[in-house]
Amino acid sequence: MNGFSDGSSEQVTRRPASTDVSEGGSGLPEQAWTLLFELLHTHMRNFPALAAEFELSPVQAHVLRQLGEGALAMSTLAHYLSCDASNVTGLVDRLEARGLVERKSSEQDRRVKMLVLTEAGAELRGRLMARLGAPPPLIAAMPDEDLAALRDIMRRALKTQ
Amino acid sequence: MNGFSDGSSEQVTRRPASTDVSEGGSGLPEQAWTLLFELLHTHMRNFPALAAEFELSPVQAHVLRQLGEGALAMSTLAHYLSCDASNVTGLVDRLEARGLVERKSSEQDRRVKMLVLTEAGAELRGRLMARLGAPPPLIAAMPDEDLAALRDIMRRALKTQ
DNA sequence: TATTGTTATACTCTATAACTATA
DNA sequence: TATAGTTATAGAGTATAACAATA
Repeated sequence: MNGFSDGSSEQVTRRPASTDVSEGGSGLPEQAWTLLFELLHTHMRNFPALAAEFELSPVQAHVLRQLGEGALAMSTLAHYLSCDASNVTGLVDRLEARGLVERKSSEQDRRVKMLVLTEAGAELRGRLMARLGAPPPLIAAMPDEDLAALRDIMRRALKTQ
Repeated sequence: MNGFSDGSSEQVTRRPASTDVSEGGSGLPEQAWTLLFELLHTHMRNFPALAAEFELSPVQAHVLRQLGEGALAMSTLAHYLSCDASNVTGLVDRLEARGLVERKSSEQDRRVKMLVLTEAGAELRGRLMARLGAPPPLIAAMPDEDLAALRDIMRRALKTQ
């Protein structure tokens, strides 16, 4: 019993062992989400290896992703990463030691340290983002009709969020 | 320059700072993927907190997810997690200490140890899977028409994979 | 007083290398 | 010899608590 197959006895295609959130969820949202869930966890599983292509840990990859739009206070980064501020110190220490980011004291509030990418950091981030943006096989193999529909659906969903 | 905005000057709606993989990617797959990417990374960001609801680390949550379908050799689990076998020892030590899983020596090959969920482990896994299967707000808010289309598209994609 | 970032500490996750017990 | 799992070790990610500098 996994507490998730209730309320439906419709037959379900068995997917690889990775998931058994059965597709027979009660409603339409559950059905759609269960299928997306599959794609999503495949991506999560591959993310460390993807980051490693750039000699980054998964968290370091997230940091570089966040650091695209100009300077960011360390506390803001901690909030984005949903982690304690004390972690950001060590995280930034290591990225700074590699010459990818720099700490700059804010002039408005001298407690605050702003993070900016170095040139090397920006270059690496560019390659990382391009890699992240490359559609995985499952997406690349979709017919144009489905891709256009998917794009339009996701546009609407993200807009009304 | 992030190496990703090339080849298109169509106007793009700015989303929250979390991503700047611009939506104007060259082709349909890039456009669709970029939008899915947004949803996906929100989920990844929330995953540790979600696991913590059950007093599990993210990896422990993945282990419980994998351990649904009967016994699993430790080496198989290491493969699923894409990590070294030595990690699985400690990982399983902690889950076993909490009474969630058990090691059982295989009778065919006495080198192999099979992992099985205890009753408590299965119960916890059930609640975890139900939680994971609950559609996030962005999905829950979609109109039925979009949900049905999304479900059908993802069914086709996962089937032809 | 409150906030930003750091340090100290402890635990988990991760990889590598050396070891054991089986095969 | 090769494989499954363990142990030892080291580095990175995480949280909590105590602290310095600044507001």
